[in-house]
Amino acid sequence: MKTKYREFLAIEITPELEGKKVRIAGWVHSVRRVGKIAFLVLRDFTGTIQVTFRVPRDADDETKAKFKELVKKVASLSPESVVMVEGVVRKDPRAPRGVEIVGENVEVLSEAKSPLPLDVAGKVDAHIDTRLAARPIDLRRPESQAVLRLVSLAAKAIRSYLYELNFTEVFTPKIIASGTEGGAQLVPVFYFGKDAFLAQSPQLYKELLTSSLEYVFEIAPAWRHEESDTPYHLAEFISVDVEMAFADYNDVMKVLENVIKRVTDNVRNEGSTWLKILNHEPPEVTLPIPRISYKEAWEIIKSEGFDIEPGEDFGTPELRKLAEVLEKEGKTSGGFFFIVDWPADVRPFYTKRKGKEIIGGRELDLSESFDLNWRHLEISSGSTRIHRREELEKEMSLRGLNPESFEWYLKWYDYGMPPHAGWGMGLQRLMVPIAGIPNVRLATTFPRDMKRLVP
RNA sequence: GCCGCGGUAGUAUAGCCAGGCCUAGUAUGCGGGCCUGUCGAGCCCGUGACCCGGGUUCAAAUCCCGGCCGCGGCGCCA
Repeated sequence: MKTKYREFLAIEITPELEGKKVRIAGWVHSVRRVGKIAFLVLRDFTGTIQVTFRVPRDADDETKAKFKELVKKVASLSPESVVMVEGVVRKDPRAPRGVEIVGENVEVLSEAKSPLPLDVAGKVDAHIDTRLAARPIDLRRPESQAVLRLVSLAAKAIRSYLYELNFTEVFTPKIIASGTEGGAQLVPVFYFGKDAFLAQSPQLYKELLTSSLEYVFEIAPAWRHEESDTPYHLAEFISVDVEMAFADYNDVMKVLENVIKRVTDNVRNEGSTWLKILNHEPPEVTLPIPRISYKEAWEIIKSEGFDIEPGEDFGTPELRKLAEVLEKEGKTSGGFFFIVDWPADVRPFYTKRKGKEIIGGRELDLSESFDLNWRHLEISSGSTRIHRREELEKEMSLRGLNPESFEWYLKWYDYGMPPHAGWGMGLQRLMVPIAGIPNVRLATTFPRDMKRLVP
């Protein structure tokens, strides 16, 4: 798109434009001066283009003097300054992309101070802490930008698939009166003099919406004030939530595995430029993604020598080992696998029960629930939900929650709530295998964690 | 919250265990110089740092104590 400041983007400068006078704008990626020539590499969000400034050999003295000044001016530009450049496109095999712009004029729109907080041109790697502290500038680095590009492509793939299935994208309130689930710590806010909280999940609202829009999804932030200081936790993360009327957990697992498939395929197709920069290939996902029951998983973990009680949730070392065993036996799809039928006790109150089973010599109440893991990392979890009020109240009481404080939610179960099921997925966690990043913060524009509130 | 490791120029690192040879090395950056095709340009000159406080010692970047900060692991969770 042509704007006041530029007629072309860096990537659009091609040999076919030979001889055309163009105006472009962007950042000073680098300047190299070789004798009387100055090479300016200009960068925008599409890439880089070299602009060459030189004194023409066969020109009059006045022109020569003008260009001599220009070369000097270009050579003195500080890296990351914002400039607008005018010049003529020239096909030249000596130029990095076989084409360059012979510069005729430079206007500095914004001068960058020196030194920079980190090396944008990327000769010296910075630590993640340095990068996040200087995130606006870190994101100018192609590697950093590539990750956010892939996040965007992933979100696009999720949306397009769910729209195809007739899901409605919804937006639920993010300021709420009470917690939806036990456990996770809520982030308090002041709300017109009342105590309120930031939503830790759209769970209850998306469930209520299945009684009208039926198939709904949301991609939005969620907040958890947990004491979780790891590469996989954020105080504010992007949650992909799906909820479906007249469906059970097997139905929504199918939706989920197709979402994963669509994301990996779409990222591979449309994101090759960014994957190449990151030197990464997303996992090859074939459907169906293998399912393993909690019982089977528990038995594998137990047989690997872990001291674990029947009905206990799995810890990270246990999940690492389980994933290792399953991968060795080819029982994952590109590292993805489902663990289904969890003990009801370790799942939230709205999870539908499934009957009893003997595990490790103990009789346990199971539930119609699942986790989707990529190796040891929990990417998503979901379940068939309870759609009867009495059962919900019972489950709340069992978990020490007071049904009265959920009356605003429960009362609508008296007026025709369909059977439904759904899941929630951490978008940044999904990006760990998709973009090959070691830390979910890198898939976040400006991450919020226990220690970071700015930038 | 617990455990482990760490904090040296703008960035990334060497030095620390075995205190003195550190006037703290290197890369990159930055300032200047040479060079009319660089493309991680090259060469020359210059520039800039031991997290904070206390202690041990003739002597501390180095050893000890406390604090602050960071990274990783665990727990908890998406």
